[in-house]
Amino acid sequence: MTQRATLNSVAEAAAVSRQTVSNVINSPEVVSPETRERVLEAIQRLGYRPHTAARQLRTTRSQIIGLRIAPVGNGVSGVVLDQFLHSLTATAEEYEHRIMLFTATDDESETRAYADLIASVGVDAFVLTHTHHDDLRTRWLRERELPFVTFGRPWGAEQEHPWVDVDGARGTRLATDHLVRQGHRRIAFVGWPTGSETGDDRRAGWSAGLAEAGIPERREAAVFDGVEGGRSAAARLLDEPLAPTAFVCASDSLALGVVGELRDRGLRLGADASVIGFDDTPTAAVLGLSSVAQPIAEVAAECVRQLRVMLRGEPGPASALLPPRLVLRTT
Amino acid sequence: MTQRATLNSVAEAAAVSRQTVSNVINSPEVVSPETRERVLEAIQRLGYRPHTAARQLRTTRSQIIGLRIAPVGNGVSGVVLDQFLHSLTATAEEYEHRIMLFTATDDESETRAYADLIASVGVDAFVLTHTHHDDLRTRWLRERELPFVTFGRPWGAEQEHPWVDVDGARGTRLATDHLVRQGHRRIAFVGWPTGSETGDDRRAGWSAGLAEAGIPERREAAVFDGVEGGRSAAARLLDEPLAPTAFVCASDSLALGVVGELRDRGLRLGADASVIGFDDTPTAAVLGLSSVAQPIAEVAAECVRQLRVMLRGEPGPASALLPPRLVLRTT
DNA sequence: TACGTCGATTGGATCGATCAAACCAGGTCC
DNA sequence: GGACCTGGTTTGATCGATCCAATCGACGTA
Repeated sequence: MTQRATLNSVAEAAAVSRQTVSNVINSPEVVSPETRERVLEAIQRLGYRPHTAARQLRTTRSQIIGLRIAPVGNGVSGVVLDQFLHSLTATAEEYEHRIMLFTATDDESETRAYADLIASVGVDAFVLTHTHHDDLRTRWLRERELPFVTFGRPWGAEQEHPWVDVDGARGTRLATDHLVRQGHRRIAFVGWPTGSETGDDRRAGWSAGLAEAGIPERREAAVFDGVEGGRSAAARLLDEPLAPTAFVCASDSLALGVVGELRDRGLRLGADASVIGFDDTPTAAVLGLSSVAQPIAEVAAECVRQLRVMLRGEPGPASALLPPRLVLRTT
Repeated sequence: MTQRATLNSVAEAAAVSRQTVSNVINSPEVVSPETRERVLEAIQRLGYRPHTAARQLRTTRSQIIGLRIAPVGNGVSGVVLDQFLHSLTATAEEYEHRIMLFTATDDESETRAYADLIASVGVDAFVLTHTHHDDLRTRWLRERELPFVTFGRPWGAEQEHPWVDVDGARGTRLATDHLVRQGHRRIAFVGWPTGSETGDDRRAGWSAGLAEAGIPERREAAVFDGVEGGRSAAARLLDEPLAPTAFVCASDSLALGVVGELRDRGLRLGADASVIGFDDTPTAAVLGLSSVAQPIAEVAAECVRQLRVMLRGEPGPASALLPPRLVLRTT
């Protein structure tokens, strides 16, 4: 460990030029098998690892992917992003890419952070989360033709760019279908006020499920995310004549509120009423709540795949809408 | 944006040599005020940002801090690390440092990752979490005299190194004292089996609190972490004669289990029994559970401070044991 | 006048890699 | 025999910064 192994020291050890060593690493096919073998042996023996900073200086490629880490929201669904972070790091590592974190307070400061990271660190690409209507960030990145993927669809539709997302409607549809199969007919939806793209999407799946089952009624409540919201929504719905027997919720937080209200009224989960949440958070898991799980590892893998396609300079890769799955816990 | 601004282009624009520009950035005091002003203006105008890879190549300093991102555990306390991650990134940014993530499956693979990151990326320092008895990683890093801090004390005590931690005993002590002031006398502790350093520490605070209050009995249960564990622990304790009226728990998961069991027995939280968890997770927040909160932002800031001291080459900085605070929710 | 000092600035070498072009057998083709 | 490939390898220049030694002009001093 006395001295770092460099291309030169390896070259000397293998009695070839540094360029040949470089070739062994970057385009092995141009090197004759015998020398290649000898060089590889030297690399092994000296424990040589290419120095990314030096490489970057010449190639202008850092192999670094930037990701903004969002402040931990008050909800319990923050874990989803945490899982995403882990999966993304793991997948990126398989391809010798690294994840670098940064913070930002809003869209505009985030674009400033992009500029900074590109100029100073030379970040190759970005992964964005929390896409929303009229997203400043995607516009900014597109204008500069910088590679990026979003975890979340380009909701405005005026923007075209590679993305990966989970089919929320399909998730609530799965939940609704399951409840229908269990014999439920009065299935309510507890969601957010219209206007939130993700929320509207999730509502659509429930609505379509009921339509398919030939159920005309639409019992629903729109509240802000949180346990209290879920609780009051449930209270309102349960007070109506012919109260619902099942609840499909747009989030685990809402579902927790519903469960709380049910419990307070002496209704047993599973026996008297069913509740299905969204995101399959650890909280849902520990409380035995059924929930729709997003395939986070697959989302991360797909993000990395798309970035790699773009970094190779190939045309815009196909975006992906992945199916969630239903995790059943209470019977 | 046609061409990247470099030291040379700035130098040309300001009609000085590149070294002078470099001096303006790195040791402004050696440059005369007039030229400094002129150079700063040129930097501003061209939007120059030093290229870290080039700098690193010469200085062998990358300004990058490595952090292993742990797979999301099954518990709800994973968020604590998530918060830590955010705070760490934010604090590091203030000092022009960056956080780079990596994964590892165990101590040994983590040390391999260190070696890799140092050789290829040239990471300056590491932040470790989840320290434990006989920690391979800290030994490995110390042997090579690499800068690092741990979030967590060096439990074995055979190891000496900079660390930051939260005083768990003080946290449970706060909780216990609060319950005593509320008039409780039968205060149980729900924790983990002995042998877990963190767990033993948290138990100690509770025990000391009771001693101070002159309460001899030690009602307690040791179970594995999780809601089920908390529930069964509560059941056992409540079945004994003279059941406890309050519970201090080693984690929010355990506390949630206790709350569940209380509810099942028709006992009202606050009125009939009090429960205090640990970690102040969002789950605790949404369910209205009191909990001991770790000062995560301060921990992160202290980690960065210590690393900076070490990177300046100064002798080992003083480690810090930070006090948690009690977050009261149910009355 | 010559010389040493000192603050401010400059020029060349260097970090470790890749790029681009040159080089060098040995063989093919007319 | 000379021109032309071709696969394998080497050499010199370069990316953008910092290190280090040298230079320069102004000034005080013998």
